[in-house]
Amino acid sequence: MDTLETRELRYFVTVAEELHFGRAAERLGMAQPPLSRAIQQLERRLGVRLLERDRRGVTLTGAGEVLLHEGRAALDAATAAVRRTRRAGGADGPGGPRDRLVLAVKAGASHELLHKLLDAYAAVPDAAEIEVAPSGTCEQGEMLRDGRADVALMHTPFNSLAGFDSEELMTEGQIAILPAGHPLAARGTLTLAEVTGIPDLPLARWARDGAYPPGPGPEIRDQTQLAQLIALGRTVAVFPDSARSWLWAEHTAVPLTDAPPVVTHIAWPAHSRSLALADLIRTAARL
Amino acid sequence: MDTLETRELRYFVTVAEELHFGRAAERLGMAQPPLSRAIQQLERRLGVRLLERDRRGVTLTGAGEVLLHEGRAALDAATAAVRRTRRAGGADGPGGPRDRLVLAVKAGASHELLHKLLDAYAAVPDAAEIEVAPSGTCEQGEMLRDGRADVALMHTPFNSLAGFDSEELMTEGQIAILPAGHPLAARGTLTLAEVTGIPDLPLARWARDGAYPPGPGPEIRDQTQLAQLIALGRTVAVFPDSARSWLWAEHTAVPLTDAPPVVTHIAWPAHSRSLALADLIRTAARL
DNA sequence: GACCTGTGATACCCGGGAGGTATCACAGGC
DNA sequence: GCCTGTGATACCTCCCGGGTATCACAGGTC
Repeated sequence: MDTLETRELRYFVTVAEELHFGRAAERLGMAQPPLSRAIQQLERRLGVRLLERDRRGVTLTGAGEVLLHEGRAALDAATAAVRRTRRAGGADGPGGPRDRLVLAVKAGASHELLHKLLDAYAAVPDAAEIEVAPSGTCEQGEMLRDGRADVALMHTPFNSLAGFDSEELMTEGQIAILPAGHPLAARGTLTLAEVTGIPDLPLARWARDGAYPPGPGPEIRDQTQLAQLIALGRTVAVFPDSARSWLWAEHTAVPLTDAPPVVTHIAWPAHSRSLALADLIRTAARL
Repeated sequence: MDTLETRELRYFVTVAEELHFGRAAERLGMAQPPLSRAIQQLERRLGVRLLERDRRGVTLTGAGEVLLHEGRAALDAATAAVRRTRRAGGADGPGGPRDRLVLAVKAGASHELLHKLLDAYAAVPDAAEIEVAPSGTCEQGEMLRDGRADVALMHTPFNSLAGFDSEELMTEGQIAILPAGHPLAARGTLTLAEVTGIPDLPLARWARDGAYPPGPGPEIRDQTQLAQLIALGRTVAVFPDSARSWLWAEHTAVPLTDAPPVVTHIAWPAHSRSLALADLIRTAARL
C-alpha cells in the first residue's frame, strides 16, 4: 500500500502536465475513461486529493504538485535504471560493471577542453569507450537523471549541479559576439548593459522546452543559425570565452567586464560506482 | 518497452539481495514460481542477462549489479513520492505545498545545535511544524532518499552528502571518552593511534546494516549501552566534541589531536521546492 | 550406485483488474 | 433552445499476475 506502480505515476504525471484528461489519454495511447478511473483510484489509495476538477479544466492541488515533482524524479530514476542496465548488459566483460560511458556535452561548447579530455583519457590503461552525446540547450541534467548519459560537462550558471557530484574544470569570462562592422565592435571591452541595450541588435532567443521566450530578438534553434544572423548584422550574442574557436571572419569578439564567469564542471550521478567513470573524472581533474 | 513497473524492480532487487529465489519469494509474500517467471520475463524484456543461475545459488552479472543499484534508487524515489505526497495532502493549506517538515537527526548528536535551530526557526513567521525524526546509525541519507525525511542534520565524514544539497553549519574536533579512572584519562590530549591501540579497552562495534563488523570490542546498539560500558571500564569511544553534553560523571573526555574534524551540515534532496524548507535552511545558515 | 535434498524451471489453472465502448451529467456559448 | 466539450459512470472482455502441482537436475550421504 505504500508503493506506486510506475504506470500510475506515468498516468498522473501526464494528466498533471496536460491538465486535461482527454489529451493526456491520447498522449498515453489509451482511452479517457480508464485514465480517469486510474487517477481516482490513485487518489483513494493515497488518501489525498491530487486534482481539483471544476467542470472545465483541471488544476493541481498542493499535494498534486508535490507528486508531480517527485513522480517525475521517480520515473526518471526508473528509466535510468533500464537504460544503464541495458548499456551494461551489452559489454559485460571484465574490468567492472560498465565499459562504455556516455558523455553529454552541450553541442559546440568547450570544444578544446573536450578534445584534451578525450585525448588524455584515451591514454589511460583499460580506458572505456566514450560516446559523446550532444545535448540540447541545457538538458545535460535531464540526460544524467534519466540515464541517457553517465557523465556530463556542465556550465554554471547555465546548468544546475543540484543532485550531482561534480568537479570543477575551468573558469572563463564571457564575450559579446558582434557583427564585425558594428560600432561597438571597435571597443576593447563592453558591459552587459551595453550589449543588451543595443536598439538595432536585439538579443537572440533560444528555444526553451520547445517554446521561445517572448521578446524582440530572432528565434534561434542552433548555433549556425545564430552565427549567420550575427554575421548578417541582425543580432548579438553573449558566449563563454571558448566560443572564440568557432567565430567567423565577419564576427568580432569583445570581452564583457561584468558578465558572470562561466565555470565548466564535469558532473555525474551521485551514487555512481564505475571504475571507468572514476578514471575519467580523475583524468579530467588533472587537465 | 523502456519502462519498468516498480513491482518488477522490487522483485529483482529482492532476488538480487537474497541471491535465492525461494527466500526472496518468501520475503515478497508470494510463491517461488511466479517470481522465477517474472525475473525471466524481465531479462527478456531488457534483453540482458541479470543473474547467473548455476544450479545452487545465484550470482549477479555486471548488468545485474547495475540494476540492483539503479533499481534501489528508483524504488526509493517512488516510495519518497508517496510519502511526501501523503504528507503534503494532510495539510494542504496556504503558504506553499507543504507545511510540515520532517528533520532527521542522528539520535543524541548535535543536541545543542538542534535546540538552537528549532528555537530560531520557531520565531520565523509562518514557520512550519518541525517533526524531529531520530535516525539510526548514519541512516539520514536513506531517510532523505525514501521520503521519510525532508531535511537532515548530517555529519561528515560519517554521512555522505552525495546527491544532496547542503549547507555547512559547524565544525568540531573529536574527543576520546574514557573511563574516569583510566591512566590515559589524565592526559591533556591523545592521538587516534593511542586510543585504538589500548589493549585492555577495545573500541566498541556498532551495528551496520543489521550486522556487526568483526573485532574484539563489545557489540553496541545504542548510546546508553555504550555510555554504561565506558563507565564500567570496558571500552573507549571516539565522538565529536558536542558529545560532552551527555557525559556521565564516570566519564572523562580527552581531545584527540589527529582525528578528522567533524562537520555538521544541514542537507536536503536537491530538487526540493518548499518555502518552509527554504526558511529552515536560511535560519540554520544564520546560526 | 541408489536415494534423498534442495534448487530453479515448467505446466496448467483461475480471478482480478486494466483497458475498451457506450453513455451520462453538467457547464457555457452562440 | 441546442450544441459542444468536459470528466464520470456502467458494463463487458480478456490478459496477465499469481497460485498449486510437478519436473529436472546437481550434490551429498550411506
